[in-house]
Amino acid sequence: MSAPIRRSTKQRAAISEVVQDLSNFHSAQDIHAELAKRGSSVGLSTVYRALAAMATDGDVDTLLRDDGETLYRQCDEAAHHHHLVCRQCGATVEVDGPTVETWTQRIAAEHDFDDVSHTLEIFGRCANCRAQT
Amino acid sequence: MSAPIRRSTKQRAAISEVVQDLSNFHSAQDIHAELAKRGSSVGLSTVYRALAAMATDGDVDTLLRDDGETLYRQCDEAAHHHHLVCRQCGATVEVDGPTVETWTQRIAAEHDFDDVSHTLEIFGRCANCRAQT
DNA sequence: CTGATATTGACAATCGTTTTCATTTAGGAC
DNA sequence: GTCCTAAATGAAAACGATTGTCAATATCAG
Repeated sequence: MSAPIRRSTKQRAAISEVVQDLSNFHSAQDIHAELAKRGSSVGLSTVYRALAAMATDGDVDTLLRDDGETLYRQCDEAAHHHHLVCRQCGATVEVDGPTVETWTQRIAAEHDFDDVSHTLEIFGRCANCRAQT
Repeated sequence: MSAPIRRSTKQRAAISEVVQDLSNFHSAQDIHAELAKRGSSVGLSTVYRALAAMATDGDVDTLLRDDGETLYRQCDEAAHHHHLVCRQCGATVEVDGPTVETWTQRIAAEHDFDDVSHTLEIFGRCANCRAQT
């Protein structure tokens, strides 16, 4: 286990604040830019490190986009859940799927797989964006 | 629409062959290396281009790994399906999930989302790998 | 065969992310 | 407060996968 020691620094505080303010998913670079815009110039490496730490601590959600870029977002619920993301505006709805959880476990069990995890993201177009076409 | 014109070249043939021989998911670079090993030296760019083309034509499956690397695999069934992948050895089982399909559509409908797609991958450890611990 | 154009390949460029390493800083011990 | 040690920072370089460039080549229709 080895409890990871985390010191509280101005940079981490600033990053947390930005992540909380930006409601949807944003890339590390976005967050870095936003920090710069607000005056607090935090190193890009620091942003990456802080976000990675927050992700392992379960303080933020991560989402791997199709092109491989990682997006971060303030985590509303600690529990495992998935996302319904609008392709156009990025609006996100958190959904939890007991159905899916049990389904994946059943599939894994059927094929004698162990130590199972899964990733699931739903992409679509939200009502707003549809209206604007 | 505009039917994409595809010429058949030795390189594409060689790539197809390798993809068919390697049964599981492999990166473009793996495939490039395997080609080199077999004597046919195909340019790396060509491998990427060919795989991208095959993917859009639906001839291969793609899988985005956690670290952002894209893996390709010969597509067994044209239909939409998901994968159960062993973290250690890469063994893959194709699973289709009517449950999941309907679930995602219901979720999307509930939130008034349109034009829905989704990604779902299950990761675990297969019986073989578990035995070898 | 011949011409138009899709394709190739070597290499440079891009882009997100990670590492390096010297410097700074948090936070407990005193 | 002062010291100390390890964590944290930041600038720049390194990295790795992927994409672009562009001249040379190969495919296929006519």
